[in-house]
Amino acid sequence: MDDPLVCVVDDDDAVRLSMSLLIETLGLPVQSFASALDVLADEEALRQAHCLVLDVRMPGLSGVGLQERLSRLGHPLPIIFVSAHGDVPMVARAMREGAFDFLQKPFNEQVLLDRVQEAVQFAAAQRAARGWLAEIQARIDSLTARESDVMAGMVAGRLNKQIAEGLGISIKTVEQHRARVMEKLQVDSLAELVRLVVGVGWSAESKNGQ
Amino acid sequence: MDDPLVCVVDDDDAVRLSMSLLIETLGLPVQSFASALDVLADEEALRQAHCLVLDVRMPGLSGVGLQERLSRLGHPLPIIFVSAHGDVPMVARAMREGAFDFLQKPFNEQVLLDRVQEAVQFAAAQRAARGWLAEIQARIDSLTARESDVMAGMVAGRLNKQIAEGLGISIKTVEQHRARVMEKLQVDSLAELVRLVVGVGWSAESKNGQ
DNA sequence: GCCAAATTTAGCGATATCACCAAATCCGGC
DNA sequence: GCCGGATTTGGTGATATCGCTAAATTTGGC
Repeated sequence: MDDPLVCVVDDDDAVRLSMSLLIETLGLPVQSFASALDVLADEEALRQAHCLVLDVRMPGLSGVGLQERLSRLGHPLPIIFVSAHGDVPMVARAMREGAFDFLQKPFNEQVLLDRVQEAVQFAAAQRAARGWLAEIQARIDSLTARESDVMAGMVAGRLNKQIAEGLGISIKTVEQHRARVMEKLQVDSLAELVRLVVGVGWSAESKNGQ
Repeated sequence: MDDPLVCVVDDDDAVRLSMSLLIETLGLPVQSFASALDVLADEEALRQAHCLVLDVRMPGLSGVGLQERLSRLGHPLPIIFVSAHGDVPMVARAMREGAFDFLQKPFNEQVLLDRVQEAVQFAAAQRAARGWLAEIQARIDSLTARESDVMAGMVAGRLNKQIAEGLGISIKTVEQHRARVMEKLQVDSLAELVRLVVGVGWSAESKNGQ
């Protein structure tokens, strides 16, 4: 369910086919699309996709348009643009927006293969990291409101006494919550907790204030 | 000593002058160079530089060549390329290597100004972050070998007893070092220490092993 | 209204940490 | 050989944390 998939998008049937065949020589599964909208419609493919090989100029939604849509969906996916009509501003814009590369047709086949391989590798690493963050985030989300409050105090380096004072509750209660936080986060030291929590980009803006 | 400086590099005197004058309308100090090598030779300018406006095609060292040199020197500096002869592979390469933008001549003056302003702002933020990291790193470097060992244990979440056991010393010694670590790092809680230390990308590869 | 979960508080004993103190030893440089 | 910093160990008392158990109260949903 997490196999790398390469999606090729080009409105030219011949080009699409030849690129697909070429990339398949890497041993990677390839799915091809005739338009950018077809890609957006295929959620399954988007989930599996580790790399997008995208023609810039296409009828309907352009390659750059698709890039923008995906970006807005918070769907970080390495995109390799391929174009015969690329001009400087277009390339610069695409790259600024995070494109993985921009190749000009006719391109060297080996270059495309190399870039695709790099992109897939990059995406795989990115997915692994994302999965780990999601796991941690899930643990944090499993905390109750009060437990979150206490965790904030712990990460801030406050003593139980100070946390209790800040929340207007007794030290014993804080101890109780503290123990449950450690349990739910599956850590057995404050240091581990802090590393976990700062690792997911936590700061103190979830839903607590004290 | 940390004033933003914009460096303009172009072998064409007229272009160099007009770009310099244009950028100066932003109220930023500008220094212009006729060749890439001149920039590399001016260490003072490189220190002050918050942004490089660089012609790609120049006799001697090219703009891309300069970018590569600076990159190898570990000198992260936002570079805005300006070129009349930009082709797709060149732009893609420059952007992949971290260029801030790539503008084609003749360019819209306002676009250049906007990008320069963004780049300077970016560089300023980057410098601030770098300065902070350097400050923390200096504190960590001021630790003695043994103190570093103990700090590693603290960040790893080990108890003083375990650290002592691992290092083959008494708990009392660990407590002593621990106190000095907190003092030197200027923190007053373990949580703060961990945040500081993981913030500088520390992991356990400095010079300790236990 | 009842049930389940969340929140709250408590006691107790074992451990750990903290903040002082003082001092012996070791090692490299002048 | 002497000096200073680094490393080491010890004492003592106050505080804090940990792990366990137990239970009262509140809250929200069926």
